[in-house]
Amino acid sequence: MDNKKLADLLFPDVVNTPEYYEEKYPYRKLPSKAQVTRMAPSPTGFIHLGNLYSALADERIAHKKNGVFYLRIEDTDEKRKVDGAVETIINVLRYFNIEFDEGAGFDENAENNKYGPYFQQQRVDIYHAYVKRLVEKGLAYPCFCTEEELEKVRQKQDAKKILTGYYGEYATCRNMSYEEVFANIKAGKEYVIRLRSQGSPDKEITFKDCIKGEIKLPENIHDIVLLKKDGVPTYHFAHAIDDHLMRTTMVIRGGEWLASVPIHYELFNILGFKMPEYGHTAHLMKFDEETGGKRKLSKRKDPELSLDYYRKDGYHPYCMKVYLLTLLNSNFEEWHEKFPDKDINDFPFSVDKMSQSGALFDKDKLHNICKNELSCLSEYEMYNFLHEWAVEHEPEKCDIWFADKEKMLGILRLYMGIGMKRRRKDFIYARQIFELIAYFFDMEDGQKERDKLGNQTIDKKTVHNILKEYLATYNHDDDNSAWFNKLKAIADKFGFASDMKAYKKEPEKYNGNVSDIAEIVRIAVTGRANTPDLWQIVHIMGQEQMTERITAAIEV
RNA sequence: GGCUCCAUGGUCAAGCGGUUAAGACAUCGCCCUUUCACGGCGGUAACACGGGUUCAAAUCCCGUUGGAGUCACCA
Repeated sequence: MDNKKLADLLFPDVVNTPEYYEEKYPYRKLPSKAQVTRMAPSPTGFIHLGNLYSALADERIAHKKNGVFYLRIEDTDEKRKVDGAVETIINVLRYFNIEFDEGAGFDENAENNKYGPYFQQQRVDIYHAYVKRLVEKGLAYPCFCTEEELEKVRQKQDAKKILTGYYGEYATCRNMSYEEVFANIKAGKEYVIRLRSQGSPDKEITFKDCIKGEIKLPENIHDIVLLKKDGVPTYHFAHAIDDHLMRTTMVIRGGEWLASVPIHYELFNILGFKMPEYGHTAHLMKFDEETGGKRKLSKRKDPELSLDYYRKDGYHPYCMKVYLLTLLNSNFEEWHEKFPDKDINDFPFSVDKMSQSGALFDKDKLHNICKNELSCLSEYEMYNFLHEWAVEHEPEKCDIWFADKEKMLGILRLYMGIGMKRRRKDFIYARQIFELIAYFFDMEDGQKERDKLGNQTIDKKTVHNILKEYLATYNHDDDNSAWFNKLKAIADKFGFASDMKAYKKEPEKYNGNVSDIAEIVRIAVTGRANTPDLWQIVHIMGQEQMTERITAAIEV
């Protein structure tokens, strides 16, 4: 059959040739080892930790050697599109300090937008030019099979226990004559364009994955769909065209794509493109309670792993980045500990240090990292971070919390251990921080704990007497040690050990020790068993508030 | 089911033919500490199983088992 004639019938409107595009998007002039990477999400508006994980890898690889990291939007599936998704993606990544060099979201005429458009919907002319060429060469053809017909074939193949799919003798539209095609089109039948696969079932391809190493896979034999019935390309075809024309050098993507490398291999091959390097990442996993095993993070089942979740609770983006980096490159953690003052972007990120199997997401580890990283901030950095978070996520309480700047700074200094020999590590994320210090602002806060006083080892009456004694002897002008000496005096009076060493020697001789006295006062004042130095707390909140709290505890 | 990848403590992981099998998180204990933390020291805890190859195997090969991914006009 006359392929040229067929191509013209199918694509009468194509004006530009592949050569035109090759020239329009020349090879990038970059330093010798620079890589061009990309993030290519579909605009569903949902980004989870896995996406960030992978985007961070791409970004590091590109920026490590002055390469390019760009954003392309894979909006070829109408059904999944969500409005505003692109803005969300850019904002979220920006929040985590990951910046693109070019791509979607940049001004169309900007210097760094030479390889656009970056929305696949806007690239259909390009795809068509290349498909037309393939049809001319007899490497692609129209297929009029309906979904029902395909489903029937699939069932038949299933029953015979042979490979399912559109290939070989099952590719019924493969050898349709021009006349038939013409008649079908004339009749208004819908069709897709399929690849005429040149692969052989008993040959295999070998390629080097830069994360997983050498991998052997069978050749592709499927006549996969290149253009869907609406003329929009499938992922596979768009990937080949876009990554070639945008001159991507390294494609880091999820392991779910590994199985389709043979398709991409054939596509790049028949198109005459050089393949980029591939790196297929292991997925972040989650422990599944139901099955008792690991599984891939899923959008459906794990809403708590969406990035919004971390934003809402106010995880500091820097901490998230550090955590992700420790997962991404096994030697990062060691490096970061060795050079705590170096910019984490100076870490020599390397693809081959990336993990082969999926890491279980570990919240304990994340929290530990948060504690450590947050303890390195200054009180002003912390103040700003908390303020920004509160404005957005707790607007009503924000005014109360930040009404008195000096008070807040004082609290932060105290809780962060600023001015002490060593920093404290109480802070994990914004919401947790405000829960920790809520008693400074909310009189009701901690009442539950106060109510419990006297229900444990020490009886209620004793507790109340201790608190009364505390109030009676309290002097707001006492310094820290004078104040503590009074606690000791109370201890002695009630048969508690004021000397820890003596207590340890003969614990049975006492009702308890100063630590117990301090705990009682601590809970009465703050509603918490764990807080920094009580004397300082009392001096931040003031005598009045303290008295009120203790009175409330006694009156229970 | 076919194809592919993976397999070291509870978790993340070093390891590249000879190691007392690192380290981090979690956990437990002790010490420091006038209270809470921080910190310091120490403990418990691992090479999935079975065959080879080798003087020597966590490391190389082959099976088994287990886990994961994928088999669309979704990406």
